Amino acid sequence: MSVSQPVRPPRRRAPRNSLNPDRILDAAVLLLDRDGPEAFTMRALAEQLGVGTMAVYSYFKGKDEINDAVAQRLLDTIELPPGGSADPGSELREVCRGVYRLFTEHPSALQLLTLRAVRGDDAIIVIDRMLGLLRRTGLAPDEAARAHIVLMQYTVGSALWRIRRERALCEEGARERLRAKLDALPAGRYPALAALAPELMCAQGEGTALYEAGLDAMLRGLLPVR
Amino acid sequence: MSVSQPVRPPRRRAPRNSLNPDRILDAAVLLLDRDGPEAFTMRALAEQLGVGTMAVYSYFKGKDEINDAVAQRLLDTIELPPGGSADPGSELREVCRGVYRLFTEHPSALQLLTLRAVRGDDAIIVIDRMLGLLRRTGLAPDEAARAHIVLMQYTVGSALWRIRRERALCEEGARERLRAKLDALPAGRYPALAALAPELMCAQGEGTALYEAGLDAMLRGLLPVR
DNA sequence: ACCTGAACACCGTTCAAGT
DNA sequence: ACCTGAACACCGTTCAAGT
Repeated sequence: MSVSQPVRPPRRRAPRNSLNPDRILDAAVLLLDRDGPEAFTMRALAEQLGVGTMAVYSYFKGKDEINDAVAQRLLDTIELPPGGSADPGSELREVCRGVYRLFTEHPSALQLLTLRAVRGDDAIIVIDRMLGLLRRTGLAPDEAARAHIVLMQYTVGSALWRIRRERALCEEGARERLRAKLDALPAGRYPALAALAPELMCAQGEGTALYEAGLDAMLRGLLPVR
Repeated sequence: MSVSQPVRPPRRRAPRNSLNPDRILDAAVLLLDRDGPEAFTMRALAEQLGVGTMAVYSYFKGKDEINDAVAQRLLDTIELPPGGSADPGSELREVCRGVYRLFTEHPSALQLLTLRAVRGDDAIIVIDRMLGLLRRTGLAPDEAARAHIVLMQYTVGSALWRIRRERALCEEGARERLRAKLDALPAGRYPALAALAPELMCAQGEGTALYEAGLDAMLRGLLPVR
């Protein structure tokens, strides 16, 4: 009787010593952005790298440490506008747009940020830049601090809302189900919603333009009138 | 040799037919709020109910359906202010505060909302109420729709930011580590951040007051001047 | 109809072993 | 030092069985 070979995963083995933290993080970002965070497993990561599951543990203590490192790396790629503009308000606007762009282009960054704990050294360059600009618009120290946090909260919430909606609409027949629900709305009980349903659907689809509308409103309300 | 009894989990069995969807959802909310979403497992839920793991499946198709039902139930508990006030702007403010309060009092609601897909019939009463008030302030239909979404985005982002921070600060020595990081900040490289560190820490701790500061700013920028 | 325990296919991680 | 496979303690869920 011939001894059958054990079933081997059809995986090209990477040569020894070809692994390193950077290659691991590249693969992690790829998987996260392509398949979403729930599909990001240590086994999938190793598979992507062409390596045994436990090889990654030689470079990172565990999954938490990888999540941390991915978040750090992504936050560092936020594109900032050139400094020294005459108008701190519009420069501030550009910084916020840069943060928003990262989160919508890398949905994984957002999900990671909602999962892992806050660290003191996240995106310090961005924070410093925003605080400086807020001070230059004439805000007092405590007002500038509050304005910064509130702007980041809106930016994160806006990106999260958008990602969630786009993920949901990808599902089979989601668009039709949503429309059917809106059409079946009892206009007597929810008059305003029934009347504004088309406008709501339209506004939801505006994406970045909608974010900017809210951002401009918030800046108008936050910054001193000049 | 005496036959040893199999190891039984020390769980009081609930009497037959005592289970129902409401009791299941009560237990789910309890676990979610007390131990956080990562500790909310089907096995823990059954244990809490004093029942075998699979009993819950007689009432819900699976965990997703339970998540959905919990989110629905929590969104329905949002407290709305009495209607018919003369000032739609301040009534709108109250509605937003109500939404914020739900999310900070039930962190689980927020986490569920970021996980599960958007459904058309989430908190319709709240949406209808907000849209009506926005129209009464004098906004055009498309402006009201945009304002509503943007206000919800800020509210969700603000609550998420706060929950995240409070969860992180619960961890052992987190406060000290954060302070150490802020003290070690190179003031030459990050002058604005180094100067405003105390104000930032203070503002982060303000909680609801900080949310309201941002909400008022956003409403100022959003609503027509009267 | 309501509820059970065993089993299956996953997951992150520990451990002893191989090069 | 770098990497491996087996094993452990989890997870959600399927299934056949019991009442």
